[in-house]
Amino acid sequence: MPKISAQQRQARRLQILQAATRCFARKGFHGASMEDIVRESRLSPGAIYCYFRGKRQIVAAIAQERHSRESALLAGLAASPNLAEGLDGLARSFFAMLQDPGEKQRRKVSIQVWAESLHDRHIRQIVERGLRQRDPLVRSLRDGQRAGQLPAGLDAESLSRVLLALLQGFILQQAWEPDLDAGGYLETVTRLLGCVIRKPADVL
Amino acid sequence: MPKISAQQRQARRLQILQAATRCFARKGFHGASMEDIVRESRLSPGAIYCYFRGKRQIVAAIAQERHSRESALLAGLAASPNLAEGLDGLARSFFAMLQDPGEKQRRKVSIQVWAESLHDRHIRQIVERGLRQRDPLVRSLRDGQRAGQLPAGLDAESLSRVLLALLQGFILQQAWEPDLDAGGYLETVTRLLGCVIRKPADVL
Amino acid sequence: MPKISAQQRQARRLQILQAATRCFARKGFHGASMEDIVRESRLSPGAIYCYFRGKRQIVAAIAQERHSRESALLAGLAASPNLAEGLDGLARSFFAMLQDPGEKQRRKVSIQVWAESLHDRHIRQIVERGLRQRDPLVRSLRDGQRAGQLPAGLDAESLSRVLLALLQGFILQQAWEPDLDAGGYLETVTRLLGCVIRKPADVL
Amino acid sequence: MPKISAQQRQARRLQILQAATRCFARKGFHGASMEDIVRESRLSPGAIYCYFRGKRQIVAAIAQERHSRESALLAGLAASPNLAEGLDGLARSFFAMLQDPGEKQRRKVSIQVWAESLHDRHIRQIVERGLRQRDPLVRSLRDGQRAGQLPAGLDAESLSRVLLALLQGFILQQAWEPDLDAGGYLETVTRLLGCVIRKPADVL
DNA sequence: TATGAATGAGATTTCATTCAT
DNA sequence: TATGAATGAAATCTCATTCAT
Repeated sequence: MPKISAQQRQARRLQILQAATRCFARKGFHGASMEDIVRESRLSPGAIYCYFRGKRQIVAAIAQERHSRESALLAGLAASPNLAEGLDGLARSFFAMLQDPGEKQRRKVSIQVWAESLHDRHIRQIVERGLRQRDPLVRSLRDGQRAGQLPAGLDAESLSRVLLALLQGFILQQAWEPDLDAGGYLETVTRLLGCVIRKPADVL
Repeated sequence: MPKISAQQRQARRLQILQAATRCFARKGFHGASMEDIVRESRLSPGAIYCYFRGKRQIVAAIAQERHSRESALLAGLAASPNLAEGLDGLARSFFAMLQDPGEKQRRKVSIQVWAESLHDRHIRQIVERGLRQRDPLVRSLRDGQRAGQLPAGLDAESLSRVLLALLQGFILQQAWEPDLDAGGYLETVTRLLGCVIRKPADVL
Repeated sequence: MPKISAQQRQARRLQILQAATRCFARKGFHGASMEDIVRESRLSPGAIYCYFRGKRQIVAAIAQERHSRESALLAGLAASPNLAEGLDGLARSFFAMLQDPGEKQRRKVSIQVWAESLHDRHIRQIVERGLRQRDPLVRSLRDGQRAGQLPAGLDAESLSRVLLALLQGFILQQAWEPDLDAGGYLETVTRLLGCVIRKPADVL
Repeated sequence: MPKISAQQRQARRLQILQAATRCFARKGFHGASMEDIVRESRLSPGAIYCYFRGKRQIVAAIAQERHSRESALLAGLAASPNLAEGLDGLARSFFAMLQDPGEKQRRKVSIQVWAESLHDRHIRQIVERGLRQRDPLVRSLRDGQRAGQLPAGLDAESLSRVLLALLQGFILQQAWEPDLDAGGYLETVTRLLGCVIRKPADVL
């Protein structure tokens, strides 16, 4: 018989995660102290420890949330019936992401998750789970090859890595230069990929 | 009047930076303590402070060295007389990098530099200086367009970002999966770019 | 106007004290947290504060209960019409104590009360009240001397301390070694005291 | 090549342990904070952690030192050629202990070690090592029995416990009442034991 | 220059207690 | 009375840095 509802509890959790995200974006995982998060969340130290075992758990929760979101982008590409449409979908997701006001901060946090994953086991596992989203993408590309939408000579594995790199590189560059020309980037990517991807219509 | 020669001094500096790189690769900038670096370098705390103002300066020196190296890759591409050859040069540099035994650690450090640059002014400046290496690349691409090696419709700015992203994404993925198929990646990238880049011979 | 009967209130108090005793025996006064006691008592923090001002009051209440029990042992010795019988009574009380299933835990708590009394005023007062039970014992011993049951040369004050020490030392040793030979200990004590205590019959 | 000699290091260690002993005697293991010890030792927090891993290690070191001292008392009794002389030796050690100005505090600490040993594994081991000093005492008593200095009917094991209890009880009572009549206590104990112990001369 | 013991600000976390419900 | 989420003071410990030698 909890005093607060599961919904309220979830809201508090979110409140903490959002405050932490702001702090981490501003100062980094290590530069931001628990006290910073306490201040930013307008809670007390104790309250935060009611929701998270410690700072690492907060970082992990944020890493989780980050990679869920990014996996979703790739998953969308993989789930699409044909590659050309999938890329369009990716484009749309991209722009949706750009319009989200909090996304700027979250991108910074993503990059820190990458760095942290290199020496923190727990974070590493979370990131690896995200990376496994590349598998369905590879399968999807192979399907595309069989359907003649993609040249048979291309290595699907490597192509999936290229696509992922294009996403990762963009996240990185936009963190440094928030005003970069996202539309141009996307168009260029589309054009490059257009050389190798044939629309279903073209195949017929 | 230095008690030791400039050469000796330089050697000590390098000894510290190499020890620090190993520590940072293993535990991250924040996870590695000065004590770790002291132990790894087989020096004393005081000695290290004779060569660096503090931990941040060590991080900065390493960031500097990192970005010098990465800029060199891009610079090579930019400096090349024609794009196709430049890409080949990039490929060769890539493999040279892979063969360097210490590079595995350094790649991890690079990613941490990216993360650190998001909230550390000093590191940020170093990274930005590195990013400016994209400018000659853009000019080089525009030259290529004028020479007809590249379709006029392509946005050189965006293409340069794509090339950079392909480099960054590769560094990241290789940090997570050291045994990924670098050759396949490079081939796929070459093939994609081959669609838009015409060799000088073809132009004639 | 209490909402629950005095009887119910007393029962709740006991429930808390018993839970606290278990916790304290297991982890010590300081190692056991209020949360431990809350869990063990199956109540809520708030509920406990309805019955006790705070943790210190719980400790004090337990100390009180402890010293009441131990004083009773000495008091029994003092109250006895002659020393020999009194010692027999003490023996019986000893064994009664040993059979009590919860006593093992309580002995541990007693020792912690001793430690706590050394720097906590409140606990100290409780312990001192218990120590005053030695006074009637001294009087009883002096009566025994006058009655010829005890050599006149013995210092009653010191003998009372010896008797108390034998009790305290036993509690301590049994806390460390629960299976020590209590019967043997008692017999040896009796034999030693037998040298100086004459039974009334012998006096006549 | 340490900057300070082993002797200086030992001195610092002692400085910390003495400061800690004063704090612990005053406020108890848990009531005394590291800050208290820092202040009392006139060192810095960091300096203390150069010598001890943490507070528990300080407590353990003090427990060790305590039990070494107490074991020595028993060991002296055991090592003595005959029991009567051994008891005299114990008496002398007792008084030596009483004259030591710092001993008052240390006795308080001993009692806290007893309490702590009931739930701290490490401290428990230290105390148990101390308790094993009873073994040589038992052997010594059995030797005494064979030599006719002690009645054969007495249980040496139990008698050793009685002797230990007399020591423990005295420590406890003197912690509460520093001015108790130690001489009287000792005389009474000697008299009681005199009933069962025959001097070698008497045996002849 | 080099040493390494020492510094002390500051970080994370705990937990006795409170109070709105 | 009872609940339990929340409080916040305080505790332990770390670690970048300093400075007497």
